[in-house]
This record gives sequence, structure tokens and C-alpha cells, in this order.
Amino acid sequence: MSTAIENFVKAIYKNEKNDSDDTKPGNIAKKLGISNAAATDMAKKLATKDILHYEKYQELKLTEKGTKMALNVVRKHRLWESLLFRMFDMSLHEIHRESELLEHQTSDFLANKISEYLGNPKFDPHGDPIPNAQGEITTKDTSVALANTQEGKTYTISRLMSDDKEFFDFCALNGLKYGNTIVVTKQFSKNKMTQILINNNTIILNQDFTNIIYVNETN
Amino acid sequence: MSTAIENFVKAIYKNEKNDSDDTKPGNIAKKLGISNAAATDMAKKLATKDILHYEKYQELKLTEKGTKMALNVVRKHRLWESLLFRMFDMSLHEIHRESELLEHQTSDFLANKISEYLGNPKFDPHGDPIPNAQGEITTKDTSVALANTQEGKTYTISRLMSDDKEFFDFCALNGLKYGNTIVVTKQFSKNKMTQILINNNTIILNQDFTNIIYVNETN
DNA sequence: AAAATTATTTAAGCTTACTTAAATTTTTAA
DNA sequence: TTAAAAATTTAAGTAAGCTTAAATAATTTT
Repeated sequence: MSTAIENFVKAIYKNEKNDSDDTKPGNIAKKLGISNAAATDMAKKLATKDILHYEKYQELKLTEKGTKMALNVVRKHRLWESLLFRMFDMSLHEIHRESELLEHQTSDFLANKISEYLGNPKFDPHGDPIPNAQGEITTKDTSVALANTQEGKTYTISRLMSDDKEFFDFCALNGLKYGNTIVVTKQFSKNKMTQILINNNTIILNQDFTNIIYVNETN
Repeated sequence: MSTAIENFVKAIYKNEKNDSDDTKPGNIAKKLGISNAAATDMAKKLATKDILHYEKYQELKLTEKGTKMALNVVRKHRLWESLLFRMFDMSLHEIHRESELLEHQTSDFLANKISEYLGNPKFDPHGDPIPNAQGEITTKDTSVALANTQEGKTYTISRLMSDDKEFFDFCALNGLKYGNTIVVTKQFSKNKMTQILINNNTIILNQDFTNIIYVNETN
């Protein structure tokens, strides 16, 4: 499968999984930086290959085959991120950028080698789950967005769901890192901000960030 | 630059460097598995980009710019081979196969990270020199093809110049490995075969192999 | 040195993955 | 509920990187 197709099914998969907007061609086009027309064309083509269901003006839905494809690409992406993060001194943004390219030129054979080398990890450095070789995600995700946490409780960071360099720079600067502990000291519901304590520093995050930082309550 | 262009300049570079046949479109086409017409088209296009010199019916010659491009791709290829060989249990053929894909999706940034991690190696697992970040090969190659060695002398293997699985399988089976020591016990000049002693085994190699196994005399 | 062979080039055409512009449908707002 | 806005689709066109077939030039053989 071509890089264009892999990116297309990946975008649908991620949109379905994480985003609130619908899975119509326009939204996928926006994420891929292509025209709506191109997205419609691609959708029609992939429908003939039984990769997704396409009906005029309706949302795009991956078939089982399409979902497998998407998960296979996601697996390679997250394995690369894990490997690059472990081996080299690279930021979350950098590992993402490189993995975005490498994922399409990685055989299943090599992906398995990487996975094995890393001890078949279940999560990447962003806290995102890594599908296994069969395209299954076996972990269950109990984490919640920081926006939905409760004042006074303690949490550990489980996912940093972003591709954005500025966000990751901010995270690195403030110790916001997969596995680290934070205390939610105040929720400003009206202003949609959250105050947290991390590494003895108090910082206030707005919703742009509290919606993409996921945490688990500590027991 | 596209994968097609990178492979094209790489093929010219390798042809000039290693092979005896001329660098006309037909030979490049053969190596890339494309038609002669496609090779001619590509050559004309690259000439307009100052990547190579093209004159009807003449050999293709890389410009300085084109040579730099080729060396940059070769560098990435050989760095990937070195990394995969060190980290995973993969054969010479397997690391080649995977590197052939990864090389085109590797930023200079990542290539430098890999090089640094490996201690800026000067040779890859085949014994081929790795160009530095400036596209220079700083080592000088004093090795000779096994076909041109002298009876009774002892050599160490310095390069296994092939992409072929069967050849590498043969090498692995017989201890023909970068750095290993062999004794040339007999040259059958008439029949173009060479008898060597390796790991206490005597084997006779024909010219297909003695032309691509390079060695250095031991002092 | 002419004929035969081989290689290169030109020409026309194909597929993939896009584009822009116009037409159509759906959704939103008045 | 109708008009306006927004999104989707269709249509036509482009560039890259190929193909095959035919024309042309170079090379080899006799």
C-alpha cells in the first residue's frame, strides 16, 4: 500500500478514535493537508478495495481490513518512536517527525524485530498504546483528560496526545512527562483552566492542553 | 528529492565506482528494473536540475551536486545497515533489504544521530566505507579482489560487495565475514577459481564470488 | 564497409495523487 | 421554511514516474 493510502486510513482511524469532528472527507482532507476533492477521490478508490465504506455525503467508516491496515501503520509509528526515544537524545516532537516518515517503509519483519528488542512494549513515549503484530490493542485505557480531573487528587501522566512541537517543548520545560506525578490543585471550571502542582511548581494550563494531557488517578 | 531520483543517482554512482559496464541509460535502467526509455527521460530531467551531465548517446556523469546527493543516500544506507546489524539479529541480506527502503526517509538529522550513536563508524558490516556528513569518504581502500590475490598469503576480509541473498547465505555458512582471516592456498588461474582456507575448512570459490570478496593482506 | 545487431531516443499513453473550478447537496441561520 | 453558508462531489487538468512501440543512432559482426 502506498504512503498516501496508509496516511489516509491512519487519519480516519485517529479521527474516529480521538477527535470529536465527524469522519467526512473534509475533515480528513484538513488533517492531511490535501483538498476535499482529493479526499473524496481517495475514499471512492479505497471503497472499491474494501478498505472503507463510502456513501455519498456520509461519514467514512473503515472496514475490518482498513482498520487492520491503520493499526499496522500506527504500530510501526509507535515502535519507531519508542526505539528512537530510547536510543537517541531526541524530543517527543522529533521522534514523531521521523517516525511519520519511517513508518511507511518498515516491513512487518523489521517492526517485529524492533518490538522484540524493546521487550514488546505496550506503550510508546507519549503513552499511546502500541498495537501488537495482530493489530490488536490489548491494554485498556482508564485514563481521563486533565480537564476532567478532580481538585485535590493526585494523578500520573499517561498520555500526551499531540504532534505539536510547541506543546512538547512546554512539556519538557515543565516536567510533563509520561509517568510523572501531578496534583490537581484547582479547577477553574468557568475559565476552563486547571491548576496543577508538578515538581514543586504550580502551573496553570488552559483547555488546549488539559484536553490532550491524559492521566490516571493514583491509588 | 524523490525516491526515484535518489535511486537513480545512487545507481550511477555505484556503477561508476564499482562496475565495469558503462554508465549509459541502459545499464542504469537494468539495475533499477525500469525501461531504457524511463532512464533516458530521468537523465534528461536531472540534467536540467544540474544533477548530472547528459548528452545524447553519451555516458551519464554526475555533477558535483549529483555526487553529493548520491553519497548522502549511500551514507544513510550504510548507517542503517550498521545500526540494524548491531542491534538486531539480522543477516547481511536482511539489513540491506530494509536499508534500501529506510534510506530515502531519513533526515540528515536522524542520520547524524545514528552515526553518533555508533561512534561515527567508517565502515558498514559489508566493509563498505560510510561517507561522513559532508559526503566525503576519508578512508583509503587498499583492498583487492580475492581473484587477484597470491597463493600462500594470508588476508583479512575487508568487503563483501553484493546485495544477493544466496551469496550472503553462503558467506554466513562458511565464516566469510568482514574482518575474518583467510589463507589463499591455491589460484586456479586457468579455471578462474580460488582455493582458500578459512576456519580450518578448504573451499574453492569461482570468479562470481572472488570478484566481489575484497581482502587486505595481513602483515 | 556494409549488414546485422544492439542501444538509445522519441512519441504516445497510463496510473497515482494531487489541483482548481463548478455543480450539487447538506447544514445552518434568519 | 426558506435563504445563505458550508461541505461534498464532479469534472477537467497537472506532474511524476513509469510503460510499450516505433524511429534513430551506435556498435558489432561478417
